[in-house]
Amino acid sequence: MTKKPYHHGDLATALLKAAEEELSENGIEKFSLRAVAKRAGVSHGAPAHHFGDARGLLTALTAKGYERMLEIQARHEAKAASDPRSQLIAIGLGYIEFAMGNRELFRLMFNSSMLNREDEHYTKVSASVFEKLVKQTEAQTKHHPFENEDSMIELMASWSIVHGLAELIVLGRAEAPLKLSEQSPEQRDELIRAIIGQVNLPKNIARPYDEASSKA
Amino acid sequence: MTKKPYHHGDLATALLKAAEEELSENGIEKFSLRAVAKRAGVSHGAPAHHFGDARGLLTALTAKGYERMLEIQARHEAKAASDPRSQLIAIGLGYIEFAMGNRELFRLMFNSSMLNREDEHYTKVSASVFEKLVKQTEAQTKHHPFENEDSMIELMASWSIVHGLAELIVLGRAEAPLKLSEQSPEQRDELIRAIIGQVNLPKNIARPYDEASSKA
DNA sequence: ATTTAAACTAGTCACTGTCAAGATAGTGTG
DNA sequence: CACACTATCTTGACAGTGACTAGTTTAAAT
Repeated sequence: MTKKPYHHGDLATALLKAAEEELSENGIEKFSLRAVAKRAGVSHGAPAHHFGDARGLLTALTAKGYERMLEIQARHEAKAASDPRSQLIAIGLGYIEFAMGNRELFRLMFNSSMLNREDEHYTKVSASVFEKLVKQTEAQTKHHPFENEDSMIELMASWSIVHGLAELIVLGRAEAPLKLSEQSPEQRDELIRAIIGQVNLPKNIARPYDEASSKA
Repeated sequence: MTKKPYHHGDLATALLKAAEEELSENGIEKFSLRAVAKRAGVSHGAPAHHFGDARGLLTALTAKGYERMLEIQARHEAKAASDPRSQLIAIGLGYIEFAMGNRELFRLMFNSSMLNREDEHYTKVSASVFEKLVKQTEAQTKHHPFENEDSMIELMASWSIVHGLAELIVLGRAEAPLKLSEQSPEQRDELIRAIIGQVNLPKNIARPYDEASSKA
């Protein structure tokens, strides 16, 4: 995938590594192409040859992020029960675990306009993440979301609650309510599962605050 | 609230207005303090006197955003039925309506590290939005979220799905699935209501994909 | 009328991303 | 082996940025 450069050895991947380090240390707002070049030990003009401009480098980094997210989701899918609902929650957990472990990269991936969203590789890997959600929703609802509005509503509800919780955690808004930093990884996962499980809830699972329920 | 400046007349508010225009036209990534000053017709050093630095100006703008969000939420609350669930959905609709009408400002409010989150006014108004959610959740669950974990889980689920959907819409990720731009405002609201209504769903409301349900 | 201080301007600094021109060094062809 | 070729990388320049400082204008206070 990465061609061997002549001088440095493998500057392209070295730059990606340096960029990710800079990103997670300083955040996207203070991201500087020159600082990345410096960290990789090359001149400030070197990155242009491999990535064109800052946009190009950040887009490549973003694509790597989606690939990593896919891997984490796959791990969670493999560990979870095979019924559609468990699988749906599994990919949600993976999504959020990735976000927590790659805060600034997650912000870059979803919230930055400093990306070239026409980029072929980016388009492909980001579509893969969405495709996974489409497939699992289809398994859950027994309809294809793009051919059935109720199914699409379920899909968007799933995506929204997972993406929203990921954002709130990454932005630090969930710390006061949930005290995630004080919890063990297991407790943390259980809490997240409980929250994102509030959507797509089969009605035969008891919920705490329902008063006397009428019949179905 | 705004002191009358001597020379310009009211530069502080003029700068805020210019800043918001710049923001919505160019996005936060291309935001420039000098461009704001230029638009307001003053020298590039003028803003410093009123807002200190770029952070200060953006923080003030953000606070204004929260105030506007609160107003929109209040409008939706007034229009909605008085039961807790309707009120909860109403503030969610307001949250999302604000996001759609103020895309770049919404991104700034939640996703930027270019804010002074210690700022007094900012802290106050952003806490007000959260407080509204706490109160409505308490009404819904009959417990105070900070004293009852299940109630807090409901709160975070509500916030997550609303914030997540707002983000996905603002970022353009919801357009392909939902085609919001092709819908009338009424259809749009109905769709959003259907999505965020997937959370906090009383179990006596029939949902499309439940198979034969067991008893509660 | 004179002082005082707020409001604003203008110049400078270090830093940014991008571009163009040049230097360097592996690859391929004779 | 010699030589041209070309990708890689360096260097210097440019306009633009936010922040700082010194100085200017002008309203308010005395």
